[in-house]
Amino acid sequence: MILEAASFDLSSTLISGQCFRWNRVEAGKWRGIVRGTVLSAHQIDGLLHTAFESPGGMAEAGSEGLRYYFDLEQDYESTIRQLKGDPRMDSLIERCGGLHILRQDPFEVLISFIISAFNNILRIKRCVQGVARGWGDSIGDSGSGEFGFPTPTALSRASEEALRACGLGYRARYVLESSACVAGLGDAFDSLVDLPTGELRQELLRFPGVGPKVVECVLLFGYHRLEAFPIDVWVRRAMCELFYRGRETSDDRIARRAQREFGATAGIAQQYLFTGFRTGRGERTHRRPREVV
DNA sequence: CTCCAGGCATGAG
DNA sequence: CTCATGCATGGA
Repeated sequence: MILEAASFDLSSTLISGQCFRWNRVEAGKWRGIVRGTVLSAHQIDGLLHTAFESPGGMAEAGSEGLRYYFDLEQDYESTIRQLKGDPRMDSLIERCGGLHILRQDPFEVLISFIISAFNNILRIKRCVQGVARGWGDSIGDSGSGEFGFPTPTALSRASEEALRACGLGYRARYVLESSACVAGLGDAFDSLVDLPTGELRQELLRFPGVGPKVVECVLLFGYHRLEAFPIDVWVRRAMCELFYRGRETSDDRIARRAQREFGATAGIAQQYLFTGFRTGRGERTHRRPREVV
């Protein structure tokens, strides 16, 4: 299936640390697990080429489902126009301009970002894959070797020991308890999408392992609340360098500054900051982590 | 060896 | 309320 996606950039989207189940198979070609199916994708100029390697789930949503998942309908251009007034953002826009915020499953995002705490992206991906392999449904007939992300109920039946064996460490307990909470909520969990962002944030903060940083990630990547602004070490560095002359600044101030500078789509700007500094300018102080598998 | 990673929960003051 | 500390794991 071929989609028009002129101002979209597949690779910068998939390496931007918002999803953990996509891997590069060769230059510019990607393979990911999305909503219980295997999806391969590559981009040639403005055309996004996709193919489902398994039936069911997302494959039946057709091109509309894909346009939704890759968020091709959102008007990123207007956000970029707004940011371009600020010379500090120009080089970032040039590098990350086609980066979109994917429409991912809220429960998968919740668990993935609980795992992300005090962790690095390479290990997060391994952990999430282990969780899928252990408690998710096998995709396809038998031997595809790929697994969808588990349901809340399935994951809540894991043992803490088995989760630790996936490399989760002390986060195993949080994953287990949060899964049980979601499973216990049942349909009420699905109804959370109807809440305004402030109330949704309060609800999500009740889950074990979810604090001020993780909750913003879940809002942004799981519920597509584009005003959410996760502040991690990279975004903190970026904001301090660009807006505070390199001086250390509290997350509280940074958050308010971000809302003032970037407004209702601060989360998009945040991804530019994160990706730009993590995969480029951070090399001054850190070697760039080798991209996975 | 040390330092770091998309932080959080907990306890002390 | 704010602040300090422990926490599992593996790559660089």
